[in-house]
Amino acid sequence: MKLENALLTNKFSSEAQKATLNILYTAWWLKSITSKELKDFDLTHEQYNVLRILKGKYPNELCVKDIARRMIEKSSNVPRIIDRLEIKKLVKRTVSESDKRETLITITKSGLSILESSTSKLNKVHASIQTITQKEAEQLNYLLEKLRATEV
Amino acid sequence: MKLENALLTNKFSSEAQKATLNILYTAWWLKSITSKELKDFDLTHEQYNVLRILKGKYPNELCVKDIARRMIEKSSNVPRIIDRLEIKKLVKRTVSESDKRETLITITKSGLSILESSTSKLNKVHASIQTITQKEAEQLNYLLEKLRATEV
DNA sequence: AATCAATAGGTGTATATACATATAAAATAA
DNA sequence: TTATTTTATATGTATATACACCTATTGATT
Repeated sequence: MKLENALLTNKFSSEAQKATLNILYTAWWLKSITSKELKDFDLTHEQYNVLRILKGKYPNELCVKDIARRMIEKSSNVPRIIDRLEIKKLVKRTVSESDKRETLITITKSGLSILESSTSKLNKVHASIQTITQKEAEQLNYLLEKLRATEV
Repeated sequence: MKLENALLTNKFSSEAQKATLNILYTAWWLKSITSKELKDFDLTHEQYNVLRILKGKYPNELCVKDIARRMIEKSSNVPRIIDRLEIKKLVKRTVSESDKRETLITITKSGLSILESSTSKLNKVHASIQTITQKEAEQLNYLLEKLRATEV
């Protein structure tokens, strides 16, 4: 869908400004599709993100700040997200022996299992709505990274 | 910055999946820059979005659902965002005469004024971090809209 | 006209963001 | 060693998202 129709306006001050809004809208669009699927697994987008990060290092543990560094949204409140995951027994907290300030997080068997089935469902959904070629995806990645060149 | 460095991983299952994460991360990056500037005006990203929408139709009023339809994030809780703006006297609520279910929202002089100064500040910041050409912005818009072709 | 369904907006709840602050532990300086 | 600073995490608060539900009003159906 054209951005004009998604936002019911065609008042864009420039192509670059339109691109900004287009990125924000597309991010919302992607998130809403993902969240809808994750609901069946009683997971939020962010809880899923944390589980994926933990699986990436499994069977190693990760401390809270190392998870935070890998989050898509850097201002995520990781301890609180871990709270919810811990209640559902999808992760486990232990205090680090070497540095007692650190909390080490491990994904549980149950966490791995729910991550596997939810990822499989998400992959199917993403494949079914896939419209861009690999070359286009590469170009998109190039443009987004160029856009962020002035990292703050 | 490369996505690999932003997320401290290089485990992407495909260019398309990487593009998805790249869009989400770029959206967060853009929002955080904008929000930081808007803080000086005691505005959130979403409050600013509502003010812009209202200005687009000024001096006409807009009802809540027409604002909601124009929001970037469609699941925004518009009545609540208007609550905060109303407290700050940046917008005004009136009940529609023709349909008493509808609440009509108008931006106030004060709202227009704060919108003008904040927009001017944002434009400056955006110009200072601008790294892509108009042609690249067009291409980005094309790719994002192609990505969303399967609108749900 | 009376009833029922649809619509608009408001409100409630769980979770998240964004950011400030608190607390405990570790690292550094005096 | 003691005091100070830094670091890691947790917690508090305001606002937002996501979604369910409530109420008033309108429109449609009988």
